Amino acid sequence: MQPAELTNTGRVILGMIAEGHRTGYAIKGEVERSTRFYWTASIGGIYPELRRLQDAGLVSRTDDPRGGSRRHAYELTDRGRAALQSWLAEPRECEIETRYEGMLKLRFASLLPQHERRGLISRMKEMHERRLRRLRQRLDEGGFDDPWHRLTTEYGAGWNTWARDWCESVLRSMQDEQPATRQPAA
Amino acid sequence: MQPAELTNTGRVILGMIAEGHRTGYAIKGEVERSTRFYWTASIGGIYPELRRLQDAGLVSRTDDPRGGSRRHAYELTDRGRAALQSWLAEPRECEIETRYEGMLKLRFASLLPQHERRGLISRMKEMHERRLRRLRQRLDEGGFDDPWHRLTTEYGAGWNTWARDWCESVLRSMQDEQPATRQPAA
DNA sequence: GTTGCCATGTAAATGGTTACATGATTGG
DNA sequence: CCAATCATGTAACCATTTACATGGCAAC
Repeated sequence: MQPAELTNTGRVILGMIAEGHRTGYAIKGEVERSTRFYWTASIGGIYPELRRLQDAGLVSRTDDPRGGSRRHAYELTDRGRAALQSWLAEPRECEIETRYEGMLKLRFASLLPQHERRGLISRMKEMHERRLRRLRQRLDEGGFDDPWHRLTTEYGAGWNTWARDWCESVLRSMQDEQPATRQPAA
Repeated sequence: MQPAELTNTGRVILGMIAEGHRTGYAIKGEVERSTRFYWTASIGGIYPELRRLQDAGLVSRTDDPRGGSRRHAYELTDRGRAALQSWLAEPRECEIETRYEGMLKLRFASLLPQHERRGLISRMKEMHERRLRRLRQRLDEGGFDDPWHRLTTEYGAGWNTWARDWCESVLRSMQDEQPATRQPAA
């Protein structure tokens, strides 16, 4: 039996189960709350994926009804734990995928009038600020079970701080060079 | 006729054509060389997408053979220019999607032994360094037709510098706490 | 004469997103 | 009693990725 290829969604799910999140709903919530800053993946497909993992023998499912409503609790099997571990320990070169639409627009920003350029960069700055607020809040609240979880949250806060400041400095330098004199087209 | 919905690939292609890249091959090369730091998308589907854009009347194609081999040169039509502009000017809230596998692994790093944790973070650091080298090289070479294109490259360099330093500081703090005494398993 | 680059394309697979659908429990 | 939250699932869509396939040209 080969080491069982995991999909990205599968990896996140295994990790979350290892961390103690036991239901599909709980995993989904935790992913949306906490990994979205370095790992964007809406796992709408969480339930089908849980079933696939079960079929592959990587997780086991127990019925755990809450009152009259069904609920399933998941646990890692030995194979699941092994698969998670071997993914984590893979010494493959690291990569990052980023889709930063604002930055892509900025690249083509010479097609925009100055004030719309400023608007674009302001919106980028605001996004970083929004994210920063949320991350700082999480860090202030504390309650991190795991120091590495906390560390990745700190990374998110640090990165968004840097990026917000970058946007700000770009805005400042634009102001210096071209005062926003709004003149009608010639 | 509605404003013609664009796919992500479509937007990048329109932008690249506006910048003066005229063949599918040239666009593909430029995307791979330069946008990958803030916009990861392998446009294997570039030729089908070019055809879709042509069918939608957003680009026009001219035969432009090189010797005996076919080649097509693309230009924006008025509608294409309008579609590009209206995308760029959209005042929608900005978002970022990131898939940073190393960071995801780091979150679950409590399942790893200390030396593998260090290996993971080192690989993350190396990746940022690799990217930084390439971006610095591009900046040194100069030859930026467009200041905004240059700016986004500077963003890439700045971000990777920050991230590399972050990895380094994490590595340092790990060394302090737990000296890497390599002892055989008990 | 063969390697590497320029250049264009097709086909299949698939992972992920979105929308839809259902229903119980809890608290105000 | 209504809204929010907990909870699970299906179906369709589609954009992107990967692999495959072809061929001219230039340089070494």
